[in-house]
Amino acid sequence: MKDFKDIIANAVYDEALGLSTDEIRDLIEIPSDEKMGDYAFPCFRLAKTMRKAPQMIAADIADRVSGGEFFEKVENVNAYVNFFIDRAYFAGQVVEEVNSLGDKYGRSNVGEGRKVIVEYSSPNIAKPFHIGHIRSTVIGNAIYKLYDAVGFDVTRINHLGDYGTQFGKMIVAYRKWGSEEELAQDPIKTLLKYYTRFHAEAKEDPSLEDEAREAFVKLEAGEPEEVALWKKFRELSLSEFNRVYDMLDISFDSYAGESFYSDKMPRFIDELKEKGLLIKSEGAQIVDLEEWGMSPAMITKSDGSSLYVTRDIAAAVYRKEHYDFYKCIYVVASQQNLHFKQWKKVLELMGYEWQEDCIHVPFGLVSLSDGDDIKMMSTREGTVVFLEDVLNTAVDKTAEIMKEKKTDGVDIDEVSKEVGIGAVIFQELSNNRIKDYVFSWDKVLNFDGETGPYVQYTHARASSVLRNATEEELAAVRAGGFDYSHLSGDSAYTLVKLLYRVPEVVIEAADKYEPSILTRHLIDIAQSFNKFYHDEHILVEDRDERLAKLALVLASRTVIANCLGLLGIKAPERM
RNA sequence: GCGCCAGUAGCUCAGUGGAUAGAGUACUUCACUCCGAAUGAAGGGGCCGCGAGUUCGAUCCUCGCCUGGCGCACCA
Repeated sequence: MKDFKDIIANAVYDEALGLSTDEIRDLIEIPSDEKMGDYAFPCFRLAKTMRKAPQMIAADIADRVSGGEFFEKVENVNAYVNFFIDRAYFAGQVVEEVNSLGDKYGRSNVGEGRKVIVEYSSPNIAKPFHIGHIRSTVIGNAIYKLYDAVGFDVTRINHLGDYGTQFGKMIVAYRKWGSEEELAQDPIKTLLKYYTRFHAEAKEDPSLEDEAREAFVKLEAGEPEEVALWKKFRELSLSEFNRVYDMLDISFDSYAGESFYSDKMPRFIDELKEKGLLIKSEGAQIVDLEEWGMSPAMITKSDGSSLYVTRDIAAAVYRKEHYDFYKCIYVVASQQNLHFKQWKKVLELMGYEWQEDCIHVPFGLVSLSDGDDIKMMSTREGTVVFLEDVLNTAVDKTAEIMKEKKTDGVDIDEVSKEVGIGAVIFQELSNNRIKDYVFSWDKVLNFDGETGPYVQYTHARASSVLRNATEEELAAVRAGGFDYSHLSGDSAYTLVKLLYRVPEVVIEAADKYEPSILTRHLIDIAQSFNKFYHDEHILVEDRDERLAKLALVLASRTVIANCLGLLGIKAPERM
């Protein structure tokens, strides 16, 4: 398909302007108002070098390029040259491209098969999978799909939080108050109960904390009793997590979590010593980062056991050696910004230049509203909303709505899952990931307006229109070659332009690690489709017009399904 | 105290160094004999946190301040 910015840049180019075609291309904008054309070239920058009023430069350019074969009109307004592309030609190009590529439309190969790792979800074993975990899980999954779509070879890692002092606590708590039967019944909630009780009692009796640290030291030393308990907790938790991952249709290539690196750390502690980076301080070993305005990175505790940064260093080097990644993306909450800064600095000091390819992709906090108060969810205090409950409630609500709508011939069980869970995922991906938000049942269960169900509804509606076409017509639609001037009405044309931009939007979303860019574009497409649907009758008598319009409907449905897929959301044909 | 992030319509949020700052929601109306009303259309609603600076031009960049969130040594 033709790149219209290139066409315009080539047309505008003139030696006297003193700009290369690439520089011109970068200046080209899409006007805020469609009445001002499809593309615009602002001439403010040229005023200085050409010593001429920008309005006059724009007028000259407009005179020179008007009449080009791809333009309906080239117009000068103030300091802008506005380009109106030949609508029928443009629509034909776009619609036929989408319909011939099908589910490949939107994909590209800017990645050229290079290796990328995405680390996401990474819940803590033996703790509940709550609504706060959805962000890393869903954003990470979308980033994986985006990178895959633009041609990278992506490995998904669930860096399980399956190690650390918390397991010392859990072991101590289980020994004191635990029961096998209770644990088997509802593992996570039971473990949470023990964990919460541990913290309550530790407030009264601080010696429990020492006991927990001791238990972790034993675990790290490989004491069979501690290891056996830890393994039990890990297995029980994983099978629970997998239930949620199944609901979300998310999977991983590796579950190598923190424990995986437990025997890989001594090497780096030695290396830090050799490089003279390690300092003893109050019994612990640290890397001093004061010079860079950061608190020290703690490598070992005074009891000799390891810490977060230590394990992350081991993990990073292991991954570099094992996968030789081009980029390693960490989808982890913004609360850990400092940790990642410290960790990258330590890697840099160790001489690992590839630390620049390790990218922390942070996201904002989810908190809970407690009357007038807003507070963080706390596993310790037991104030959490379980993700599984949220998903199930969304599915139930969807099923209720579907029953009201009397949708006959639709598998409510199946589709309510696709729509309810899709709604939760969509909402998670619709705002900039850095924004904090307060969890609200009203919001997560609202299906009107800019929501997942709205986009899915649009997809179902387009599917429904296509069901009204005959097999023969659909074959003709796929073959193309109509008079696309039937698609030059304002609402059809707006839709065409949005479909055209999808591949570059996918690249931008991947480039910025920001799925919401695609989500927003998808909302625009859905709105635009619905407007087109209302403005124009599709199944008209005239065969050529009918087929041209069906071709646009098919292209729209394809694009919506592709984009939903990239976000990890299903696209049901009926709902 | 120091560091990082955020501040745009009543609420939830998009947005770009450039043309008249946009959606959704809420509220008031209108449109199903018609391809799916989980839809579309109309209306009002804005010192783009405050103050300086850079620029032909700043909601956007720089600095200062205010407000809120998060983080800052033996948790992860």
